[in-house]
Amino acid sequence: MDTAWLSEDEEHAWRAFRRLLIALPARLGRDLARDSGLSSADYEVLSTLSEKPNRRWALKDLAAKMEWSRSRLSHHAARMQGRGLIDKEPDPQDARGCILHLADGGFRVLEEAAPHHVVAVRSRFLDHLSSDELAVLRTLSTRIADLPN
Amino acid sequence: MDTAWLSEDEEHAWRAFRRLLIALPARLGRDLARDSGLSSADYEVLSTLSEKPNRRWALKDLAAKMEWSRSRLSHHAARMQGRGLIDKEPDPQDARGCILHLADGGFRVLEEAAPHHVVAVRSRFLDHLSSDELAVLRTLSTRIADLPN
DNA sequence: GAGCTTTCGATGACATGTCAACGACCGTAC
DNA sequence: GTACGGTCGTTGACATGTCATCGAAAGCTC
Repeated sequence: MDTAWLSEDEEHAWRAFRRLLIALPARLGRDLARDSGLSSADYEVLSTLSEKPNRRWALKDLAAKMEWSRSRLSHHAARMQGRGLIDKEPDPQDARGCILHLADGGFRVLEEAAPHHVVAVRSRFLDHLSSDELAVLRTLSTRIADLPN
Repeated sequence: MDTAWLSEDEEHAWRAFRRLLIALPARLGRDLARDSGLSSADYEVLSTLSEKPNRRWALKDLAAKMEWSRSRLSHHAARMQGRGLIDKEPDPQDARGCILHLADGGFRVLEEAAPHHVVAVRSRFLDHLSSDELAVLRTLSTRIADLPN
């Protein structure tokens, strides 16, 4: 029913890819939780924050960068603040705004987590792709992700 | 930080693919909700149920097929039953068990939803891939999804 | 067939995500 | 400078997913 109007090839490819779409994030998330006590969402927030030299982002900019809603980031940031991973500061440029800052605790957790995560990305994904496959996957992913929403 | 120990190529490919991993399910889910009032999870349950000639699966088997926990399916099935999409029947083979049955209402909703969903999968994904890319994606997805959990 | 272990689905507590609404503040136009 | 529409982050209600636990029933061993 699902794939009634797809060719054999399309149907098989779509089914296989859909399995990957479910399985890979689930496995990486489990690894992350086991190794570092972080969720994938936590990790993404911490690592994106760490990209800026001063480890600070305005909430709205961080939300845009990660393609999260401001509401989601607001909720999540409140929880991460409670765990001492990040701080919130008022935005001197805009009194409505809010600056998120990677706290020292969060930085240490991220430093601890990153190498394990890289190992996981390798062992569950990169190590099993040829460089040709990697190149194809990159161009194809970029093309499709860049389509209008 | 995230990708400190990946090569340039690996890092770019991984970033691009991760974007796809987030964006594609989100877009298809939005399309599905808009066109049919179903979540992706709803659609997966309905379409998997419809695969059996009698439209029935034991809860545990359906959960295994979809790689969901029994708990998750139990919760979700209760909600879908409330909406008239599926029925629950006692399992004659196993008094602990539970048979999920695609109700007429659910079947109609699925029949309505499926063509729209196929169009969405094409326009947001398949139409933008060459047959070579599709073949590469299929073998690569299968290989990685088949890795041990 | 009695006792022990496992499996099944349900349940409640909790974590997480979405959505609509809100007050506060910004920027612009007048 | 004030009125107005848009943007900011927060909030609460709700939907969904996870986890540990439970009672019931099945399967296994003897």
